[in-house]
Amino acid sequence: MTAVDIRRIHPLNRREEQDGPVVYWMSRDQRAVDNWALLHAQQLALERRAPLGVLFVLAPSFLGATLRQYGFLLRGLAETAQRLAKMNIPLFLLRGEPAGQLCSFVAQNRVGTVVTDFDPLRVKRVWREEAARSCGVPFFEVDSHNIVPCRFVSDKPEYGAHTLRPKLRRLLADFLTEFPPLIPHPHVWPAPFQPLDPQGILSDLHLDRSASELSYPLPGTRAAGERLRSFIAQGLEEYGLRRNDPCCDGQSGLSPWLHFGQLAPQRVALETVRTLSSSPSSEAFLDELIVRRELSDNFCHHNRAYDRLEGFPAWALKTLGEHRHDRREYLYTQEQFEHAGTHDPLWNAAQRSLLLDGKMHGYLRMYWAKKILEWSASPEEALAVAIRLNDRYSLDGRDPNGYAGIAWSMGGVHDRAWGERPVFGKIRYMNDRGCRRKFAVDAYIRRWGG
DNA sequence: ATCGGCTCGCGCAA
DNA sequence: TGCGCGAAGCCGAT
Repeated sequence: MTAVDIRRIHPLNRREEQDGPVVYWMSRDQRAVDNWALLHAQQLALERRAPLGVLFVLAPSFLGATLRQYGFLLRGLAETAQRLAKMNIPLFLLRGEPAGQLCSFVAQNRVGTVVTDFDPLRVKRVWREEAARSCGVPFFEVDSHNIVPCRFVSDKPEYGAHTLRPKLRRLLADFLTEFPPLIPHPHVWPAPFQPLDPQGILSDLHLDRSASELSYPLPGTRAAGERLRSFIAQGLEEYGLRRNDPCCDGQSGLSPWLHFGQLAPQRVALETVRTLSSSPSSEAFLDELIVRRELSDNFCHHNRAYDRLEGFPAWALKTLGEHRHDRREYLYTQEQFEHAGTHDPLWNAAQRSLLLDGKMHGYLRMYWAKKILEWSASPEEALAVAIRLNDRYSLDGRDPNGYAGIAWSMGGVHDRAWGERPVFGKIRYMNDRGCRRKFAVDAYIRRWGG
């Protein structure tokens, strides 16, 4: 019997089965619990009576990640290593070019099989394909991030949430199941290994230190679980009412842990359904958690240009092109945006929340991105600025959610055309009057020191 | 306060 | 081929 649904598993090569330890190359899903890729690796190791190890390769630079994000990653990973050690599973942390490091590790330790997790970002795809080609052992990818596996739910770029939603719904009963436990691994890894020292690694890395570490949220699976419990106990019932008000803490706040895979989306969904199975609030939350998040993976997986203008739909490219030379009422450089130096106190407040808190409220993210489009010299420049700022300061930067959200705001991705106006063309417009109708804009500005 | 128009294209019914 | 409708809206008329 295999613990993991076969539809979650994607072979990345066709190598023959071999003896030797099984390695889980951990990348996106940095947790010891509720992790289908790790569970599948353990299953293979048990069948072969082989040791099981986890490998994490820290790339020297990753899409402009800063100390803020490396700190969250490494401190969370140290907790994951402790949890794994209790199960007789070592976690090895290597540094360097990931595919090369993995292949050396496989050769040195006579590894027989590699399992890895799923990530639709281009750089991860390149690493995975390179490793699967050159390591000389069977190589499996297990989608441990999506509740319904991304490759299985749809084989094309979905037009919008409304086309993906019914496909997810049909399959949810199959996939939204309880996780089996990881068990203490009976076959001990032959060589000694060292505990992970996040502070030492952080001091040693050549990092962009301009975005500092934050005192909150705390990294790691334990802190994620505490936030999940408090959100379900205190925030879920009111979620439908409060989620679009940036002045109150109405969103779940789970995205940093979800992004680093320290918390499984499937765990969040299971606990939500268990607590509040059908209400407008839980429906709205599950739609955000499942449909929109998995739509972002679908977008990045099927659209190689997810972070470039060419990734926008044809009607959006056409209309943005027609308004390329429209006069901009305000025009800012990346530095002005970065330092929250625009004329608009609401925009500046949103940017300051990103700088100081490492996050921005979901509703304001749309306004923030659309104004960057409105006040930049070109759509290309606007897209690059928004992605850079999000990737650099947000704890959930470099996530498919971020790329899809910005492409929605600036490029009509998963959206429709609306009334034509300067600069935007037919891209949906937003202004601060709309915000004022919805929440206490001035209170929000005061809170962020406007 | 509420309503319709703006505008594109998918997916389904016919 | 026609029709309903969509990830968060805006605007002007009533």
